[in-house]
Amino acid sequence: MSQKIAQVIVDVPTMQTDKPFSYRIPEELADLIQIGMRVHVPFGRGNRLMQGFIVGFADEKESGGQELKSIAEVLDFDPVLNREQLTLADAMRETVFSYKISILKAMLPNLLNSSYDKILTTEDKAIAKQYFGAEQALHFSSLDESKQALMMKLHRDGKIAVQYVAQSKESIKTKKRLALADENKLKTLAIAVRAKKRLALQDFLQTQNQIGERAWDYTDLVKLYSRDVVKFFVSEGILTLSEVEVSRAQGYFDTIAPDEHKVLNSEQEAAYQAIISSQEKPFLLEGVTGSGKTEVYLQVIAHAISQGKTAIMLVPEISLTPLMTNRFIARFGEHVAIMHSGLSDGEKYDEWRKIKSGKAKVVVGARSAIFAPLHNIGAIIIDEEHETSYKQDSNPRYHARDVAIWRAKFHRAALVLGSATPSLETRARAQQNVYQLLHLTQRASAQAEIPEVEILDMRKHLNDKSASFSEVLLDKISEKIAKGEQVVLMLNRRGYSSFIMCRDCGFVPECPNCDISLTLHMDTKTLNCHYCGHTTGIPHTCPNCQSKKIRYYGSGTQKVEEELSELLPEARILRMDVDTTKKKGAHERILSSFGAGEADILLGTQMIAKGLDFPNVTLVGVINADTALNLPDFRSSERTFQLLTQVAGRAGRADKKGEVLIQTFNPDHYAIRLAQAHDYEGFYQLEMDFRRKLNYPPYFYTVQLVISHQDEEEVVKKSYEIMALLKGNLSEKARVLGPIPKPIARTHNLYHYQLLIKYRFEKNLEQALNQVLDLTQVPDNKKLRIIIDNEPQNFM
DNA sequence: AGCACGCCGACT
DNA sequence: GTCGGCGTGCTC
Repeated sequence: MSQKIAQVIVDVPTMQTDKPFSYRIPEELADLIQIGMRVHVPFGRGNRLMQGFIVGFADEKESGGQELKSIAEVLDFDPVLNREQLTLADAMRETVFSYKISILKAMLPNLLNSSYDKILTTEDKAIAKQYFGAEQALHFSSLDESKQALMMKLHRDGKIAVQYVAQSKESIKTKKRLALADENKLKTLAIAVRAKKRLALQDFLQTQNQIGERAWDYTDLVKLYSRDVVKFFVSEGILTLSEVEVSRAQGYFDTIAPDEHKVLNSEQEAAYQAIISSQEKPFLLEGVTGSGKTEVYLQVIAHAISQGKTAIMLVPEISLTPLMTNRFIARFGEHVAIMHSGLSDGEKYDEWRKIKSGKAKVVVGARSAIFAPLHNIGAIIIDEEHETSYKQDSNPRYHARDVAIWRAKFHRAALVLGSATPSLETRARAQQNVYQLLHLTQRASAQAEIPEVEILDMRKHLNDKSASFSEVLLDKISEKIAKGEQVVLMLNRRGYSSFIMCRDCGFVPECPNCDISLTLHMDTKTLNCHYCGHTTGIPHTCPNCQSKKIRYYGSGTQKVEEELSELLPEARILRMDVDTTKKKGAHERILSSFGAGEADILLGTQMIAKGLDFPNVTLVGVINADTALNLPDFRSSERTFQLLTQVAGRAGRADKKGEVLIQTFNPDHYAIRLAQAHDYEGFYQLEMDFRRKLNYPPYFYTVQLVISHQDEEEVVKKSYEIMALLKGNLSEKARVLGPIPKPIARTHNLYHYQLLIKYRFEKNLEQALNQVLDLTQVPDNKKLRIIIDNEPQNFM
């Protein structure tokens, strides 16, 4: 009789291990084990325990071969991955050049991924005394590096035994509860008059029981009456103690008032009707800021729920503010689960469990929420569809939009891509009728006018006093503040940050590991590398010429804030950027403080462009519109247009008319001109022209390869080899560009070169790229690192 | 990833 | 001679 064996994907992300391994299922686990469960299995020569996923079962092969190892432990009572997710992972494997295990792990909350450690024990009394102290065993991970090396040595000498452990990090949070078990005994129990506390508790329990309360928190009662008194009631059998699992994110629904459907205007209604009546193809909902896209989303989701279905709502991480999530909670109450990066691992796990158990019907979250284990999905919505944050920029490099398309098809759900400035790819697909285009052209609130946008040519308005602010902008700011109105200033920090330079010799400190100048951080008084994290102090004298004339340059938000407070000493300034919003809740605190009028100026990066709506803001200034224009990326115009259009939409939402002032050195650039005119269609046409002429997306598909090695000559040589390999495998029509050094040619002590493949139809592409991956397996190329990025969004 | 095997140089 | 350095290959 042949016994079933389990196919396991193990947690070793390499090419050679990227396939299922077969394991014997111990008899006692045979009934428990299911596809999609996590297991611990012995792996490799040392039989160290690894986490793996059961992806299938097979009959034992007769081939004999070597003895199979057995599964050591099953980690779940129920599968953590369902069939849909496993099928999805298979599909993703073909377009996302990443290992299966990485894809599977991306679908789960981090808490469900095991951590690995070694436990050290010894028989040697002397060693025990010297290193172990009172401990029976040591955790390898808790030792410092030198101790770890020493222990390895002792292990080799046979003085120390090593045991491998893999541990599921999942720690279920529990709470002790006391329940009333014997009502009669509570009444009849005689307690000595001297035992005041016991009497008090008896009295408390009786009155509580009368109002229908039969269970209490253990800690609460202990706090009120002491542990001994509580224990007495337990030992008498009046109360029973138990542990219940609790969800960490409790009670955040209570404070939000429920909200009703709003009446849709005719355009919104038409869009809504179209979306709920057909699931044939995805929808592109194109609507200017303030046109009420969100209300359409809410009603589409409500419709799905009324059909007994569920929904996913994706928003960019940056706009996942309480303001936004509260709208969903107000509408759908406790049926909402929220997934964002601000949650701790434990909280993310709680939300995940809430979804998995079916308690949550609407999932609102950033990119990874697209993997939410919902059943019977009726609607998937991606807001701000053009945002690049939907593409993950580390492995697995998936695009949430692609996953959404797959899942929508699987569930026959409606898919809505919404944006005021759709990505060219999406807009072009709508043109081709692959997506159905729905337009919202009216601003939902009647009195809101589209703001006047003024472009200021910085070449003509150079200000001696300040590099960042023209006199025109400063005057406008002062004028608004004098009237008691508020100002939002945006600094386009992309590709732009502060640095220091020697005035005498022009020396700029660079990172020793990366070809990039170090960024100045005034709060910590250090120079940091944004790539590898290298940190040094700020030199007082130039390391090159010993001059003392070290100057600070650039316009980081900190720098601009300082400059601004010198120029306008009376203005109260709030700064909002990555540094000031790192802490949990800081984002909201800054916004609510600004909303309450505690500051005159809100100065920030891109993040202020998203979804803030303050009636008293009458001026929005863009300090440097064009820093992103000069980046070596074919999407730089598109990004600039999108950003400016978005910021321009921030002013004039309320009754006071808003003004927008854009400072730029490229006043005639079409991206800036057309953003000024709020002309998306014009921009789309013009940009499509460029893309067609230069064979860029959406006319061509792209794949980027990044080849890295410590030795520059080696990278160049290998890059040419890879280019030749690709050219040999692809058709004449495909173009392979490069190799060229990456814009930042060296980071982490590695040189990076890139190749870009542009193609339309290449049936051999996947196979050719897999060949490239196989190259890294050749011994000669062990130190070569190759990243394959399908449809890259970033070229930095 | 991490461990064993195996092939070389510097030492008791 | 052998201890230990790292390059190479394999993991059900």
